[in-house]
Amino acid sequence: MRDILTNGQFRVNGSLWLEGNGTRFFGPGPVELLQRIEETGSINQAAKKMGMSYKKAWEIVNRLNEIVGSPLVVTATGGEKGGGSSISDDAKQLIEWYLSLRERFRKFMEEESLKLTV
Amino acid sequence: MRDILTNGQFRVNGSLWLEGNGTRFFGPGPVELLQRIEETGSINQAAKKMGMSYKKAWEIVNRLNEIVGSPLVVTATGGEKGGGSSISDDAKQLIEWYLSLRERFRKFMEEESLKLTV
DNA sequence: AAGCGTTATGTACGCAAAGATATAACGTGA
DNA sequence: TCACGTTATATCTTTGCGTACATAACGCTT
Repeated sequence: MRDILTNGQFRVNGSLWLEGNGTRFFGPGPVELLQRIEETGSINQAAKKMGMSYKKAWEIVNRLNEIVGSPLVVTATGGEKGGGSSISDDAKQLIEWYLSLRERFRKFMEEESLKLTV
Repeated sequence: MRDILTNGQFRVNGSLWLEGNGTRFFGPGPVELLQRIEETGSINQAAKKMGMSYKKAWEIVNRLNEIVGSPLVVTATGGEKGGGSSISDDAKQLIEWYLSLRERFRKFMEEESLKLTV
């Protein structure tokens, strides 16, 4: 390293996610989707804000609810605004946990990147 | 968390890589490829051992050499065994560095996973 | 000269993931 | 009763990535 990567153009980056029975199901994408659902009250609008198809968004929501026992997103069809979705308290906890984890991860990567420049 | 993910079926996992001028170029795949090239003395055989096409392997090698200034893989055409490839000392250093980084990362994830079970 | 296994490179094919589109059901409000 | 926006779901199309295949050059061996 001392010779190869010490010019500041290199850095360590990475990704973290949560696995349930071996398969990845909760990472940056689902986190943002949950946040947008909370904001907009709608899977449809959340998907649009992320430039994602409704189908993809729905599949993510569906898998989240399947793998985690308790429903993270609760949906309703029909009604005042045609329906809508909101996220559960469990989902809010999960988001908080992931964000703090990501912050620790960010520091980890920052430290490792710093080692490169020494 | 305390309520949602405390049954031991969930764990934190992730991936780490090295970026040069914004683009990912060095992660688990390239590391293994370099190791296999060192073992076999051939990009071709290394690719086969990894179930990867030669073309893909060559593209990885090519990008590695491009992004890192010094050549990590030195190749030769023709000759006794038709040619072959070997990895430079810089490449060996890079592999060592990545493996130690990955070990620290593994511990990080292990600790974070442990927090889930508490 | 001919053969071998390799590097190096272009092109064509397949497949899986993602997107686009269509449709039904729902419940409130006008 | 109809319109609306949403969830829910099936089907068709597209697109991007990797593989497969083909070919040339190379240099040592026989």
